[in-house]
Amino acid sequence: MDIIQVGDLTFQLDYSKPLYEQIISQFRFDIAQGNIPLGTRTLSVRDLAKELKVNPNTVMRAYQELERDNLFETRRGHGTFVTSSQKKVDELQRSLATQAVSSFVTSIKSIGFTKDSAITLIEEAEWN
Amino acid sequence: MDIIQVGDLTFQLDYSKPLYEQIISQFRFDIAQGNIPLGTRTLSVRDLAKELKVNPNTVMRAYQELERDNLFETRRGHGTFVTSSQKKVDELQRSLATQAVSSFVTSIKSIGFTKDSAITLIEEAEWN
DNA sequence: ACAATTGTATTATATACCATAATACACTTA
DNA sequence: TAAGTGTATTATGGTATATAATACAATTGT
Repeated sequence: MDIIQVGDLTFQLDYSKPLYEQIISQFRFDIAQGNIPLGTRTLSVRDLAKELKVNPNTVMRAYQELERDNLFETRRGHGTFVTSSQKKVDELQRSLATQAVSSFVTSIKSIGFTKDSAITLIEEAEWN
Repeated sequence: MDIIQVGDLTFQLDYSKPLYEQIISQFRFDIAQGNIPLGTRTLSVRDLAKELKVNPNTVMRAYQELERDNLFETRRGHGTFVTSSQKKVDELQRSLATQAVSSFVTSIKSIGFTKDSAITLIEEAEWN
């Protein structure tokens, strides 16, 4: 479990999931939390790759998916920027939440739990 | 999306996840629901593979993981049986639920949601 | 105009996982 | 002994992930 400080951001990379997915998640989280001001320019593909000790292609893949999600805006020769639109951030947050909920519902149902018992489980869960 | 009836059980296989995982899930679900009486003998590795149009190795992998989970008991030359212990079924159900909850909590937190808002989302979710 | 810095694309290589296929072995029962 | 169990092994192929090296395209600053 590697922990890497990059400016204001903290990246935690391991091999439990693809690296590019972890990079995506951590940007999403930091944007959703306001840890990265909207409109900020990100590190370049090459620079972030260097910091994270990861291949530039891996960072590029993450940036491209974040752009497809409308969280990033990129311009050749110019750089990559976090969107300036709070609305897009909200939209993405909602859609990711919906997805998380629906995958939870699927899996908890698939082991034979009812809605009420599932809610109880969440209420009892630790939330640090 | 292939739907295959095998005796009392219905298998739905697709390519969204590994086949062996889907076989495992569906056995877990049917055992948890009581769709398979405890102590029942399952189809042999070869026979289930034939029914599902899947390689015997794939079924064997599923059976082996289910045995590690204490849901299946196998005896060479004899066959594979669903555990007779309701306690083991309950234990596994609890542990799978814990895992589902914790992975939901992780992902919903990672997009910046609080516990209360997460519970609201679950309450509003469809549960068919 | 030019150099430096951006994002982007391509090709090759290595590894891991998933699935199939064919075959053989080990054990139990009828 | 034959038939039906689970189990193990080896080979092959496809896909996803990650790295590496290289080149191209667009923008900016000097």
